[in-house]
Amino acid sequence: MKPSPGDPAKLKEPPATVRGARTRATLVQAARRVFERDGYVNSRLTDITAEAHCSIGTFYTYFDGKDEIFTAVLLDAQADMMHPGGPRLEGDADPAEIIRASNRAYLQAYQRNARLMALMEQVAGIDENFAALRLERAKAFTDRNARWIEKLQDRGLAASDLDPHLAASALSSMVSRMAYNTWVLGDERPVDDITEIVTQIWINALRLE
Amino acid sequence: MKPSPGDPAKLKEPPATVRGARTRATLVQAARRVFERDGYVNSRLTDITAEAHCSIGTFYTYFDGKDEIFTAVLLDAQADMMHPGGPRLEGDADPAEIIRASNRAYLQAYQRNARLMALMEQVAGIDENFAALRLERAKAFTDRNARWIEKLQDRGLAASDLDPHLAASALSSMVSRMAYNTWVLGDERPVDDITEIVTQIWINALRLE
Amino acid sequence: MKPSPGDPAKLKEPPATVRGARTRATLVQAARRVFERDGYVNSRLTDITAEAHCSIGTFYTYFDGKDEIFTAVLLDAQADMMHPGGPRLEGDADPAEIIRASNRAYLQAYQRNARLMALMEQVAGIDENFAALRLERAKAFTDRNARWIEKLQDRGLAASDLDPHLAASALSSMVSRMAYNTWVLGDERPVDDITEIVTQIWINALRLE
Amino acid sequence: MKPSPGDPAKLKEPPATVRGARTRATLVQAARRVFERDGYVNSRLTDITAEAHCSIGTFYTYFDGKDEIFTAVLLDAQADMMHPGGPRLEGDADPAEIIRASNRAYLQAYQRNARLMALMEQVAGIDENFAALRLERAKAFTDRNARWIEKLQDRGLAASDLDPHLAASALSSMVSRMAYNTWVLGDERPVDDITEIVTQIWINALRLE
DNA sequence: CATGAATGAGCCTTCATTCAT
DNA sequence: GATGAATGAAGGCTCATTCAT
Repeated sequence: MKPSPGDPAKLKEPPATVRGARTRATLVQAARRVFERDGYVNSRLTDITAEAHCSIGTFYTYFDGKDEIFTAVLLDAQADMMHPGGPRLEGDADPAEIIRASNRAYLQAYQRNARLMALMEQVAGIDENFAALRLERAKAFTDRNARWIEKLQDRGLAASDLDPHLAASALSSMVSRMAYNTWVLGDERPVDDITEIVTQIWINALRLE
Repeated sequence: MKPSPGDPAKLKEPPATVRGARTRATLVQAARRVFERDGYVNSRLTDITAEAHCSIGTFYTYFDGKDEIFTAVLLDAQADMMHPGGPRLEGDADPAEIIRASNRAYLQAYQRNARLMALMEQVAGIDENFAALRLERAKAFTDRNARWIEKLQDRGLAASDLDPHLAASALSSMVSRMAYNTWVLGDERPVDDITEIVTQIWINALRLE
Repeated sequence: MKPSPGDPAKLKEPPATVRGARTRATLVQAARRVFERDGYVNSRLTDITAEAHCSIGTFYTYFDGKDEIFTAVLLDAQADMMHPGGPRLEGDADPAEIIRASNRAYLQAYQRNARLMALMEQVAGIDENFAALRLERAKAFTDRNARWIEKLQDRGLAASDLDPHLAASALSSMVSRMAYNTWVLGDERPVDDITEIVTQIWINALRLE
Repeated sequence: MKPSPGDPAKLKEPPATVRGARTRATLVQAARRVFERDGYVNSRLTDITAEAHCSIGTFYTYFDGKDEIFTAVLLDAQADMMHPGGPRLEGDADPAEIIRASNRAYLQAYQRNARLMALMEQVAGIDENFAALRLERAKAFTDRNARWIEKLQDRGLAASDLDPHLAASALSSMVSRMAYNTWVLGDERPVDDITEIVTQIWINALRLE
């Protein structure tokens, strides 16, 4: 059985030498550039090796194929993609402000990594293993938001008739889809406008004071 | 220059004979089945002709390639995909009920055509011409909703501090993305739950009443 | 699971047109020439298509790979390889003469098809499916000889203390191995000398008379 | 011109240090295991170095390629392969018993080294230099038997109408081919049965008293 | 109109071999 | 002596596209 992409366990063992590690890193960076430029489907291994100024043989020293290196790109990009992660209740900050701040942080991160996000969506649409990976990550993100909403409800600050999980899921979907429309599909709109409208809807939806 | 897919104008002229029309229709139906089954990227022309029980030569009598027939599939499917189109203000019906009804209609239509919708997303992620087409359609849909929101605001039934266009865009994004998560990515949830939460958020967001 | 070579059932369906059948036949003949010239291991598909004056694409129209066409070569060559099949008791012919005649027939057939026989041995040494095929055919041949020996024993014409099956197996092995040494490994010796010695040993071994 | 494999003269000069000799020996043993496990054709140099727990660079310190190390394996294995070498007339022992004993010794040795024998046959079928080597060794073996038969004929103990060389060749072929069928091709039969039948045929063929 | 054989560019993948460290 | 990263020629296979029948 083919191992599922996205699983770090299946990567080839890391290079033994410093030089090897450098070459591998060069390949991953080159692959990210190529994937972002040409898309996953339209890129060839030779494009990646040309970008990395190495031979195709070298590629196979470190990766077993295109999905292997794509997984590596994803892993490598994780720290970068790590946006604030949604509203966090810090001290007694105004919930509305928390929402605004985290939406802004998310949208800015999305904008910075727009090509990568487009890539993830594309691959999720093609390879079901990556689709599962994508869904799993979205869930983790939504869960955090759901727990935060629940706390607000407990403290009487948010409408209690909303299912926290469904609400978090719907509102998170809204934000990510707006980001996708704007920076992937190219429906150009100022980041501030997007931030304001989604924040407003979050606030209204939860009926914050 | 390669003609843009999705543009009906560039399709080959329609078959002159009845038999030709039938063969062409058979091909389009076969293509839809194959695309929905295997995805756009993973399907080959020979899969389509095999499904249509005709030769590859016949395919080229009617279409110039894979994106040509995909355009034809999309055109052919439009009537089918045509959901009610969002809230419509009919007479003096309760706005909340209109929202609920049109969300339900949309979600049910999405569920019925889930494989096709997945396909459209996939192709939009691969071919920028289809991405443009996809965006354009979403816009038409959003515009209708925006006008409807505007009318509610004019009549004092909805919060007036929301930009009707941005609000319509955000709320429509939310609904379509929830549908995508549920029936394409496989995050199984009852259609009624989805309908309720998105309806609730629409209502709250607009501060109906 | 990979289908076993030598199994006619797994071949691609025969070409629908006369032209196709001709091309396929050309390929099989070309493949036989190439295999006999370069051996199975050292021949490449492009050698075969060059010899057949067609493209590599055409090859894949009719065969799935090298072992596929090798199976076809074997099938095609069967009639040719079909030697008399060992001693046949016809009427009241002298058993010694029957042995001599069938050994001569076998050795001459081997000599004519020496390159093909070498090929079969080579492939049997590499691919265990072909090894099984080879063993099976040898068995069929040996079985016939065993039955014939048994009849001689029943009629009191051959030594009765020999196990007919083992004797047939050993004596057949001797003949085929001598042929192999002579025409495959190149231990040049006149066919008549080989015929005489193996016939003599058959006769002595069975203690005819 | 490529030097002929099998020729000990062309091997790289032996390692100068003790450590070098050990490394080389480890490689040869590893190569034998790998060749016997995967066959000559299907084994790669990296398999051998992995088995020997050394690097590919080290391999090239001692050998020039696959056939080089195969030659070394053969040389290394000679002592091991050395079976009694066929009938030997010792004192006034009963010739029939000598035949039986040496056939048994040969067959047992073959059984013990079956994988190696299979390997030799395989390589002889692929590389003509090894084919020549193989034939040469068989000849040396056959020659000994021929001389022994000649002595029996001189002493009036064996049929004098048989050409001793051809007879030795045919009978030796029979024994080795039976061994091949049994332990290489997998036509399972008890070693005792094989010993008995080939011995019986030797005896009958030579018309020993 | 329908057919399907023929094509070959293009891509993936393997692995023997070299060489700087 | 030992290492293993780097190389790229070589070969396998796919599939969109053409065209003679």
